[in-house]
Amino acid sequence: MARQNTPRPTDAELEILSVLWERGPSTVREVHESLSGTKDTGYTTVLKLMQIMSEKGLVRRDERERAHVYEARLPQEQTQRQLVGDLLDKAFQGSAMKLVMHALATNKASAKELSEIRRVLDEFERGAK
Amino acid sequence: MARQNTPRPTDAELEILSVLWERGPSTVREVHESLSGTKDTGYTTVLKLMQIMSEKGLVRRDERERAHVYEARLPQEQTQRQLVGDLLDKAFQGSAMKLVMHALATNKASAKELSEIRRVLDEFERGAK
DNA sequence: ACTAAAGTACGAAGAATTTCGTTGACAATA
DNA sequence: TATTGTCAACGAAATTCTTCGTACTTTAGT
Repeated sequence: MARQNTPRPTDAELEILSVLWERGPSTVREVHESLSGTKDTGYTTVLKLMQIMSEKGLVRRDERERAHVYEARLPQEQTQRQLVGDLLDKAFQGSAMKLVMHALATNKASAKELSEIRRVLDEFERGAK
Repeated sequence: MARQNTPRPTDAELEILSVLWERGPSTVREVHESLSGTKDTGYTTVLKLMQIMSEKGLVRRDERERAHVYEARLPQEQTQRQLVGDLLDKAFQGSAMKLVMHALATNKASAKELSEIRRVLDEFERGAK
């Protein structure tokens, strides 16, 4: 049986997923409240989005309680990998190097992170021989 | 006057931009032909998209010749930076490191590219001290 | 002048995304 | 039991993206 592959989440969906990854399984109310700190969307908008995400398979829904509990179906890492892969193909013609360069150039990487990256690079080069 | 910021190109638009970056200024026909190698879209579809992109400011149009010549308004690097920054905020909460990790993990970076990345990393750490 | 070819412009339609109002179900409580 | 509050469900509207058919314009060749 072919594995049902989830579509790429849209921007609005990604915001919701981020909350779910951070908080763990949550109700619509909880997600909405968490979101309302930075955004100004209505409760029903969030609800509708999460229902659609449930249809798409982006989230799983536990209906045992009255307030349904939603949970991201895929771990954050897997979604991130998917998004990076997508961007790589679409905008970088597969050149991971270029993408890495840009990511580094955003200046959002701390010195600590930089050395962490270096450490991983070492492993990679050793491994890839 | 506030700088007119171009919207993020959609997937279809990005495909066209890629052609323009590769070929340089091109007519609709040329873009369409280049695209038809991998995709099966009608001529007028490409035309319409490029007209819209012109309205959005994603491309510039030279109408002096009968066959209008389109050119990407922003260099590829700048668009790539925008897209990476976007993804960074939306899906990585600003953690460039995580993004870099994923990019490296796609295994699409050659050994040569890896050492190139390392070289840049050196510069960064020296610079950021 | 007539016609064919190659363009652009325009409109429209369908799909996906995002938003929100309204309704109805359910539960707690006065 | 009546009221109030919380929630999911549903429908619908606005917007954007994508696609394509048709009509008009211009150039070149007959």
